[in-house]
Amino acid sequence: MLNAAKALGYRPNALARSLTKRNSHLIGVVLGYMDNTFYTQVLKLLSQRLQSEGYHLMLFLSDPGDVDNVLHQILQYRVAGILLASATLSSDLANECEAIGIPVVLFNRSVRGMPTNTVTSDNYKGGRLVGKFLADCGHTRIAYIAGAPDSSTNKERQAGFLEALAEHGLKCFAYAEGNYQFEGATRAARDLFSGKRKNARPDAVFVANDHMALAVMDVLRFELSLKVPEDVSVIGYDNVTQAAWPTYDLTTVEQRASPMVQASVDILLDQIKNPRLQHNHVVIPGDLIVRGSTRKIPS
Amino acid sequence: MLNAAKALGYRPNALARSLTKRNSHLIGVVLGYMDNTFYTQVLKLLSQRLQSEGYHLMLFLSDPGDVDNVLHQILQYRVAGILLASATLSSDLANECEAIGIPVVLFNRSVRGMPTNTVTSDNYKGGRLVGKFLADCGHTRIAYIAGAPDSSTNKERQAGFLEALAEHGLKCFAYAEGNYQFEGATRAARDLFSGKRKNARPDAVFVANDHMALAVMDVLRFELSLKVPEDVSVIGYDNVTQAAWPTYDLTTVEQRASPMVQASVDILLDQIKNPRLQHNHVVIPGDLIVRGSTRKIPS
DNA sequence: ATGAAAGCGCTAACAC
DNA sequence: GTGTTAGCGCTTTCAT
Repeated sequence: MLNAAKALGYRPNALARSLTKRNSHLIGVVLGYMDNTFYTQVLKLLSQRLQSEGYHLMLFLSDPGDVDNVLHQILQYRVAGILLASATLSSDLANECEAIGIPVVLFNRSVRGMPTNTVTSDNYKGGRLVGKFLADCGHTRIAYIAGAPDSSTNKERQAGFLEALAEHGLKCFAYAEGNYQFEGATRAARDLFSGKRKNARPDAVFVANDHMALAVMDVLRFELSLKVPEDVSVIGYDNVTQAAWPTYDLTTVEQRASPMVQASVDILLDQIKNPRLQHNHVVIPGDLIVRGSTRKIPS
Repeated sequence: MLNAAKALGYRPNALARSLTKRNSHLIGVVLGYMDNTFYTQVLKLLSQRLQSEGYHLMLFLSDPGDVDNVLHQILQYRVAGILLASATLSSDLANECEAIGIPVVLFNRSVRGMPTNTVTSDNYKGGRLVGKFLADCGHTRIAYIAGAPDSSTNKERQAGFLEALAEHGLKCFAYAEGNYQFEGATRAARDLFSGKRKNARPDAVFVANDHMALAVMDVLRFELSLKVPEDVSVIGYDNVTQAAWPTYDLTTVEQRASPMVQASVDILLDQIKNPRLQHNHVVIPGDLIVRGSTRKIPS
């Protein structure tokens, strides 16, 4: 019977089924950017997990300003849930999703008062770890290269970092913005380090993510002939694959994609099955991974 | 009127529309692997282009053996077209798509006798460029680290490479397989270079893609303390972003994602509008990009 | 022009 | 259990 159907070339129509069952088994995923390899890792895990749960992934790469527009398109497909990574939506739209009963999770971004779930790493704590570590290493001129200044990840990492410095009687020695872009970080590194004599330049720099930290190391070493970590310690955030490569050997704070994705999908599937009013806010801790890009200054 | 509808929270149902119009405006994209950043670039371009054409992207990451399974799921959503990147399907399924009238393009892979469109770079020519260049540089012990041995990209690059070598009276000095994996390439590099005295080891190596070439350079420099290019020239394929980073400064053959994606989407949209029997086979040329990882031997 | 009816391919509800 | 019917939300056709 089933074989007969198959022989006749029968293929159930998922669209029609979605229409009657009122569940498309589609998950809308919008990515703010993909240059950072952390997100390609996320995408891979997400795809695998959704696949194994019988859900399918509609992917949208979207500029920050364009998210709401993209969301409207997603909603027309009657997606069962939405995941926004490195992106946020207007509270209007969040409320709309809430009203329709479509669960949404903000991945790696959290916004106060937004009626959504959030899954993030412990950015504040991570920032603290970095500040404490650099101070403990004996650094005194510690700089910060920020990501996108308004992003929650940047704000929290920065806040934790500054606070830890303050507890050691230190202030941030220099500041620049890289906007989470490779080129932005390149410029920021030049600003902070070029043409400065030894005591006028930072002896350590915390870069808000690994993607930028790699760019910073390249500028330091190849443009400015500064040694890492002898002349300047550098430390990143995310623990992307490349951070472990010997060329970089970058000290960093891990952001564990796997449990983060796990939690996100769990929330989504759970709320698809039993609609809730409650929202979850999952925070996944991550350790400091000490590698060779930082040094301890003998006291 | 439209405003009234909007005020009432009306939202057209794309699923229902797809059902009647018999066009879901969905494109199924299956990626064989994403470790290679070339494919994240492809994905980005693909997403942008499809978005601007009013199409939407269903993404599947699939192991080579699982493609057919995944394809069946895709077909149930009545996708308007399918793009397989770094993956192939069984000819049974290709015929089935053909019969249903769903256009499919094989991206960066070509299989003889498959009733599909293909879009690739000129891998054979690229291989030739590499072989000729290395020979012209005066290298005599030239090795090859292969990608997945059965993939069309690998076979063509290798064929062109060997042929160019032959024309210069050279044979391939050593061979290993990296399977397009980072770890595979790491092992391959160890096999070919470790514990060998100068004249027993290659003085140049062509690695079948950049992703692996980066791994090879790391092993050479950090594990084996060999200098690139002084001790060995290395050359990759793809011209991914990282190849241009000063740490690597890798000589490579460019594979131009943008025109390749362009052509793929053009084909898909064209064949969605006017179903054809004819299949296209687009080959995008790419130049050799000479950087600092290769040297000319004084004669 | 505006409106009613039929149908896309499926599932759920109700019959028999 | 097997069969029939209604309806998911839309578009297209045909009537008014």
